[in-house]
Amino acid sequence: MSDLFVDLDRSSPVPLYFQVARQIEQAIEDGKLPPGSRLDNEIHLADRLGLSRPTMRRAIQQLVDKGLLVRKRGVGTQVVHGQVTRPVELTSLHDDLVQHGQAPTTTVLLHEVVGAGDDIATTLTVAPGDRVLHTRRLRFSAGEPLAVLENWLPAAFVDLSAEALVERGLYQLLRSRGVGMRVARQRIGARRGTNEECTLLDERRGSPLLTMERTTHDDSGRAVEFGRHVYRASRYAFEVTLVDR
Amino acid sequence: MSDLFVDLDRSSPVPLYFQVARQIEQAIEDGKLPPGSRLDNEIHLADRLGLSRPTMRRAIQQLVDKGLLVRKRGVGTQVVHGQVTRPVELTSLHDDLVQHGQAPTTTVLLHEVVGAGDDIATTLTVAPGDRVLHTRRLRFSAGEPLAVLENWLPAAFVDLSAEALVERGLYQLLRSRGVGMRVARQRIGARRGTNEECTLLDERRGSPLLTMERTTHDDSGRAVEFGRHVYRASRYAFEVTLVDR
DNA sequence: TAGGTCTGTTTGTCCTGACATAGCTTGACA
DNA sequence: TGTCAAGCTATGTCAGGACAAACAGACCTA
Repeated sequence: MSDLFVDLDRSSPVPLYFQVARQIEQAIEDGKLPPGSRLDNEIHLADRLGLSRPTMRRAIQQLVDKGLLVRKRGVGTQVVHGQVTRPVELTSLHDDLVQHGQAPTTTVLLHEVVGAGDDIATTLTVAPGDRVLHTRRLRFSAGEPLAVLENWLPAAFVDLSAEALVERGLYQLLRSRGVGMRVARQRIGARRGTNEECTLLDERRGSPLLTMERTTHDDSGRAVEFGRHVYRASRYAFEVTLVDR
Repeated sequence: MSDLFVDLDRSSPVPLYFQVARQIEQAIEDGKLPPGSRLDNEIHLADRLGLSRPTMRRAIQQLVDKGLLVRKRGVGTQVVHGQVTRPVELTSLHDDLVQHGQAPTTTVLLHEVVGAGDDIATTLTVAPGDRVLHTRRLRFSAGEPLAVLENWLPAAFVDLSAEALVERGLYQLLRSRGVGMRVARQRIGARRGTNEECTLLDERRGSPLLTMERTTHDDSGRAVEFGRHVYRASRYAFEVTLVDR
């Protein structure tokens, strides 16, 4: 539609295509672009905003990748029907909770530097026996236990203190060290909790738990973290958006 | 590296960037580009293949999105370390199993046309009371029960026969009708199975099950399917690849 | 030796221009 | 009146060029 106001700041370090995408996304969230409504065609939009067509395309493509828009050649671009759920980004549980207005707290159950076993060495691509940091934490949200987080990190991070982990969450700590996390592979499953896990999580013995194994790689392709987490199924679920291109 | 052979067919309807991406991906799978190895820079690659830089960039970007490559400005493009796991695409369980060499079979437990209740009407964006197809199927793999699949489809598909569902899987059927599925939103959780579910799935009473709710939208943004599935946690898990850009 | 600075490399962003192709509409023709 | 073809519209693909910014390593200085 034409009542789509977009403010562009060409002196900002934020890329133009990103500024545009962000503001269209906002318009969708605010209901200014209701589900099913059609956007102007790329050419007109680009023209109206004083942008080139490739830049405009890139902004739109970003929202298509996010699952907010859908395009069909010869027809146009439309807003997807259905509720507004925000797709999972590459964040940690800590960041997730903070963003949803929660104030997560953490207890460190274990914090030790050990030699890497064969399996951990393989997934972290380090030599067996190399020093790795092994932590186990209990994460609370709204005063209730939510998950047991067990993580292994390669030698470069063995100096991370237990106190820091209580304060800031693993991903925030890594980011503040200049680690640029790019790719994460997750495997999500379920199983009955062990007696210890159920006790920690305040669940009845034998309760079903949601499990997640994750390996995260930085922008050099190196593994920076391997995690084995269990969540209370009664209080947590993963949301994923898949897009076909 | 320079021993990367790429055959281009400019008369093919397959886009050039896709041909390139596919062949680089193949080289990675074949081990010709081992984890951690660096690709030539975009300019040289584009030059060598007789392509423009944008086209070359697009091919590389596609693999970055898939989590196979990682790039860093001023440094270059590298192959991600770690095992080759295929990321989840927008497919159904049936397609997934077939692709892994399994021969899934299906039993239809329920197949009826009913009026949409309020919740189903909302998620499918149809009017309450509209006719929808409601099915419940038991999916086997390698002779063992694997999942109970409950689905609702809007009025346009109420004529899908139970026999067709046994033969071909839901997504294949939809595709053969010209439905272009684009976006799916999934919610993955866990819970204890009901007695009926455990009986169907040949699990002990009260076993933990993996649950998935999914709404799929076509290229017009309309919902074409809502599913509520439960999987045997002992025999199935979801794999997801997240990429940060 | 330790520190910062410069420089080359590589990706990131943005532009203009062109043609191809899929979907829909409209109109001509049988 | 029905059907097929032509044309219009919007997105898809591709080229080539320009400048900006981040990074790593060499170099130079204190």
